[in-house]
Amino acid sequence: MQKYSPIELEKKWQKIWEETEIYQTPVDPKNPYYCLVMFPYPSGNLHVGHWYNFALADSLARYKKMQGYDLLSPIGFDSFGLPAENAAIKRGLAADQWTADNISQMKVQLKSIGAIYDWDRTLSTSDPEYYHWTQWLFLQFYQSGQAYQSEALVNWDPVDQTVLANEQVVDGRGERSGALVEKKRLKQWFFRITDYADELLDQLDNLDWHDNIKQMQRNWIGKSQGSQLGFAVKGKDLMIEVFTTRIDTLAGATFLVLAPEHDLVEKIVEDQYRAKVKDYQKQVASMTNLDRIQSDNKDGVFTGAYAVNPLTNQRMPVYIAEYVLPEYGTGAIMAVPAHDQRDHQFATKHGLEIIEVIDSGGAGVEEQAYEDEGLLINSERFNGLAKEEAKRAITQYLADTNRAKLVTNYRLKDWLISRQRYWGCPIPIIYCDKCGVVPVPEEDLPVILPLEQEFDNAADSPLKRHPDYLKLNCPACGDSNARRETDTLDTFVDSSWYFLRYTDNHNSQQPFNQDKVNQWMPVGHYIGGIEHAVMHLLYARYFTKALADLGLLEFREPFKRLTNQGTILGPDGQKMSKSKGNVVDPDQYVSQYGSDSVRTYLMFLGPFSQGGPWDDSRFEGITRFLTRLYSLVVDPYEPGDFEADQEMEMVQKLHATIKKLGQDLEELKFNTAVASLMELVSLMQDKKNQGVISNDVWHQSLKYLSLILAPITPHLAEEFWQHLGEEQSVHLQGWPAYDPEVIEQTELTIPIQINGKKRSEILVAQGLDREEVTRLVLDNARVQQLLEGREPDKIIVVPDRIVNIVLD
RNA sequence: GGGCGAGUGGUGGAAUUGGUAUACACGACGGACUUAAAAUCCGUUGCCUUAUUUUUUAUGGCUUGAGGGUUCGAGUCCCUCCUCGCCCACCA
Repeated sequence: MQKYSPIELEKKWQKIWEETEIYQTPVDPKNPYYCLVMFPYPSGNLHVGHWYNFALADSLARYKKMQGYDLLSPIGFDSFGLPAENAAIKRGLAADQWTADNISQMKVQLKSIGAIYDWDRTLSTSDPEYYHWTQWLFLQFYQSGQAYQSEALVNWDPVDQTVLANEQVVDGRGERSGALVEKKRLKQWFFRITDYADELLDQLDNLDWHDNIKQMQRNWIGKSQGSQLGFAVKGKDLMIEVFTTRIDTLAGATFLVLAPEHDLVEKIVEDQYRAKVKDYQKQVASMTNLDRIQSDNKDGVFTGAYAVNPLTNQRMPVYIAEYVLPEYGTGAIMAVPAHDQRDHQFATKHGLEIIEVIDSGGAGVEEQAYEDEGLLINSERFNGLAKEEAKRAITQYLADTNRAKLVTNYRLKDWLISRQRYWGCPIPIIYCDKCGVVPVPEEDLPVILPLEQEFDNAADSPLKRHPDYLKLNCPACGDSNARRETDTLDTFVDSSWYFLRYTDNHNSQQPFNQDKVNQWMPVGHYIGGIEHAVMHLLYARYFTKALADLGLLEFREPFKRLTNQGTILGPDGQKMSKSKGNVVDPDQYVSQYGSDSVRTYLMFLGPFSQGGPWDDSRFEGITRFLTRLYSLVVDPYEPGDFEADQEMEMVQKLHATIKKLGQDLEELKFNTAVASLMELVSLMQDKKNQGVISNDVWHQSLKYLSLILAPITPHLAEEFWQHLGEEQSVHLQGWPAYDPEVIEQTELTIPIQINGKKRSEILVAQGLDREEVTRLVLDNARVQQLLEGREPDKIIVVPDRIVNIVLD
């Protein structure tokens, strides 16, 4: 009896695989398959979630390779970002060194998975070889008008004097300073993602992604069709533009509400209300976004101005209120209190008129807004129309006098890409007093991020205080007072094209060779966490489309098929977190039980997209299985009395398992793949104990077993393969073909139901037709006994499946 | 408030996509091995019922969150409701 010692065994094979370089990516793929995992941030530790993602994706990659595909399965690091900068500030470490240390530590952990990665294909976004091309792409975007500068409302931290990303605002306070975050207008860089809003929306239909993710992207893009119309302000030559999806309710619009930040407020406010308006604006500006969303109160103040309802010519007071958001639509609404609950609350609070214009069928609109369907009333010439008809008619009526038009509105905003941060990709732009905004010439790329950097903890981008970096001669006119842009790019920019770079990661002349990128892309299967459902996946799609329009790519969608794995929870069923003390360290299990065990455990946990809590007792079940498996293959087989039936049963099971495993791996149903392997192993163990299999068939069966184990437990499979006398690696073999004729059973036991309940079963030849089966069933003694002489009303026969006898 | 998804034994889950519900495992119980324990191996294990019964084996009925529907047949399809999870959200 040999003992299964996974640690030595796995180390041995990992070393051999590396030395023999069996995982090199083919240079000229004839039959390419690109299997991609979302690259990790180099935090310094590979956690269980990474394992779940990478190890199981590796099984898919291995299966694809065995199927004969030319495989690209790379890994890299999303290595720009705030944690490195914080480490630099808090612990005085150099950000690049901290990052490099973490990457080398994570490479060791990644190698312990025993994955198929081609380490020559790796990349890090903070590597100048990489960000050279991020900058180059930015310049292409700038030249084509996709990148532009504009003022924007941003999260401003008044203590640190810096802009914060939304993710850096926690409960309305700055993550580091703890100060209440304000909104402020500042000049920022943007990508024109809204140009692609419709395409990003429409092409979702053609993607093999889960509906959930598609729906999240649709919500994010937030397309809505409506009308934009102008309301004249009394006594002023001004129009207030409003976006509405319910222009049919126009006659019921009794007041207007502007966002407190709206530009026109200044111009329309009457003197006696000015002080109150200013006070209110200040109050709202100091509110956190969270407060503003969560508070349900309908506070607001009157501006003293009146507008005119273009349909009824009624006078409409103009208010400002926090419940109208500056970013959406035009930042102003027409309020229809009878048919919108928010407007209703506001009207009730401020004593404003409520006019029913959609027939509520007697429900009334005094207590609450009537938001259901109905025909128009109190709407002059439009009375009696239904919703859609009314929308068209009213828009048409107002369009004739140029006061309304049909518009499409999106929730999606242009992508704000500049960050006042140090550890990011420098934006290759120069400001010159004489020439204005000057892009860095391509031959001067990359703009290298200075590694020697003083951090003084207090303020905005430390690059502003780096004289060598900041000041330079203008490349256009030579003026010596030119300054570099000190903002860096949002790290989502780095990760929006890394999958393209993998196809040609050593190219020093271009971001990628076009032939290569078009050969490998789009990605065959992209696997990663659901937390990237919107941002990363939307940005990567946008990048692909924009680059296709620049003529750099021949495809417009990067990821044909996407799977989001579930979350592995702590043993207590809660999300793992250091503060809860429920973090499971995969290294501990790998160093004790080996990679194959951790892989198989994670596979067997449940459906891949579901995740679930870590459970030690189940883990032991897996090591038990692998130990049994090891002894099944390695302990010698001693044939006894050969029995053809038993051998046939085993061979059948073997072929059925080959078929099942292939289907399951293709669909990422790892849990049932492992279950069917367990069934096969139990059966083989049983036959081995009995010694009823001929020597040749036994040996052959073990070879098949090793082959189908290869994607799942790659180390163990390799060990078995060698044990069986093979010289070449199991990972260079083809996926075995199953024999459909072997699987097909000549005789089947099918159930006999009476009135839908199983009462008996019968053994019939495979493929027997309805009449034959019916005759056999009726002749069956047990069936006759059950029928007690009653005549069947009807007999349903589904060949090879079931018989149902229907009695009255 | 809107969207998506889920609810199956003590537990994780499976179910050929409308055709034998509970595969595979964990746990539990019983047994073998052992001076003993661990490990390992073998057996039992949805619930209720009735009969026989130290062991044993049968009999009938019920069962996929609740209720209704379609169907010869529903975990699966349709309707209503309940609960949970995730995402979005004063979105005009």
